[in-house]
Amino acid sequence: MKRKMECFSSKSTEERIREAAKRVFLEKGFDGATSRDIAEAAGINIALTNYYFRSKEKLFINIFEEMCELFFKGMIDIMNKSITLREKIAEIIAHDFRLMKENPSLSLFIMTEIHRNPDRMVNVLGGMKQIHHSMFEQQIQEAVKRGDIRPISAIHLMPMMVANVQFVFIGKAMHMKMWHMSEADFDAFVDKHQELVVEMITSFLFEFEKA
Amino acid sequence: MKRKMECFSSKSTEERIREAAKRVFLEKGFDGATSRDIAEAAGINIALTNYYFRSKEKLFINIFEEMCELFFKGMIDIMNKSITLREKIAEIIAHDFRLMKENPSLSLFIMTEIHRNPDRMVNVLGGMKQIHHSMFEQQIQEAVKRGDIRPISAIHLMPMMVANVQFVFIGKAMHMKMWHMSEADFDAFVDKHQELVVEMITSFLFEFEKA
DNA sequence: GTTTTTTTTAAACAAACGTTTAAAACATAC
DNA sequence: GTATGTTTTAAACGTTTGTTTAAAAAAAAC
Repeated sequence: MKRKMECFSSKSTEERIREAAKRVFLEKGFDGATSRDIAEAAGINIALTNYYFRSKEKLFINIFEEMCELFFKGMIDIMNKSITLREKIAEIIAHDFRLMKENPSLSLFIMTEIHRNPDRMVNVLGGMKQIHHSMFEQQIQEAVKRGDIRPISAIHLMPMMVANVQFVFIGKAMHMKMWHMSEADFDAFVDKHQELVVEMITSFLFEFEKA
Repeated sequence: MKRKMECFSSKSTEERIREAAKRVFLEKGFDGATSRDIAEAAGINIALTNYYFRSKEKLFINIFEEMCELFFKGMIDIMNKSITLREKIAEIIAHDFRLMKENPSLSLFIMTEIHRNPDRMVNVLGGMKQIHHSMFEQQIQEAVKRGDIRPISAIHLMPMMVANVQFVFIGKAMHMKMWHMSEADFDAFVDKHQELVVEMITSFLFEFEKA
């Protein structure tokens, strides 16, 4: 008999490697992380990373795609909900802040790794059909036609929303150094900033001089 | 006689290494760039990088600090100008867009390297005194007191301005893949986006319901 | 309890890394 | 010219890299 059942230690070891790899890759990136870093973080022998995941590259892709799903999935789900545009925008911003608070280095990780190797994203893009985008776009254009919101397209609205959320975390290390913040200071700053961002985006969209 | 004059080939070689290192480091980051990458990009022998710059680390710091100056200097200069807040904000956004158009990977580079090693920024921070920030902050609070702008502090206004500019370039590779953009498409997108960002920030600041 | 399969280990592998060396090539001084 | 100092080179240095191996340990099957 070949494939045995997923017994305790096996399942646990593979997951321990994944969790360690997640931490190390998010912190140091693909180039900065070594197999030995990950093995040490997981508390296992170096050879086990390749025993379970063939290569550093394959282990990275495994983690990278999970991080892409974490990064995109929640937002896409909200975009596909049957709620008003106003609710949708509020939910998207709130969701992104929550996601970034829980995973402060996620955005910088995604941006860096896609920049270094854009083709890695192709597989991920296949999984999340862009049809969803055009449905969101359709809802926006209907609202524009009704005069509910300022004329704008999804391709501009989306980066506007996420930029104001994610940039704060992408530049977290810089901000903290510049303004001499502690972690607690930064958390308080983020909470206050969230209020301002929500106000800015919604007032920009919904309170405008109609032509 | 020890130190000779900065003759032709010497000056040119050192500068060729710097220019090559700039390109390679900006594209691949410190961890992803190798000494041989840089030597090849400069068209020189590997040993020359260490002959002129002692080590990869020292060469990187040399480039990193130049990039930090490019990143911060122009913005700080505008913040210290004796112009109205409205002019200042317009100039800051315009300057940042111009800077990013000319150096599309600058922001991601700065963010990544500060994240990986925040202490590298300490030397840079010394050079650009934070006193400037508090002068900008003072101008803002005076405008707030006069009721010219919405109540806000520099610590929130600054990331709001740069986030909407820089995030577009930080996520350039992602955006282009997501929306199937060519370089020309991206340039057109940026120009349109700039108009919207200026409108959003200024209307948020200057057109508000007074309490 | 013995055999067979799966998991883990220590040790080694070749390749790539940053760096150094020692000599060649070049330029300047005398 | 020769001598002296500077720049460039090819080759090698010792480490660290990702990966593999072969044997030990553990678990499962019989």
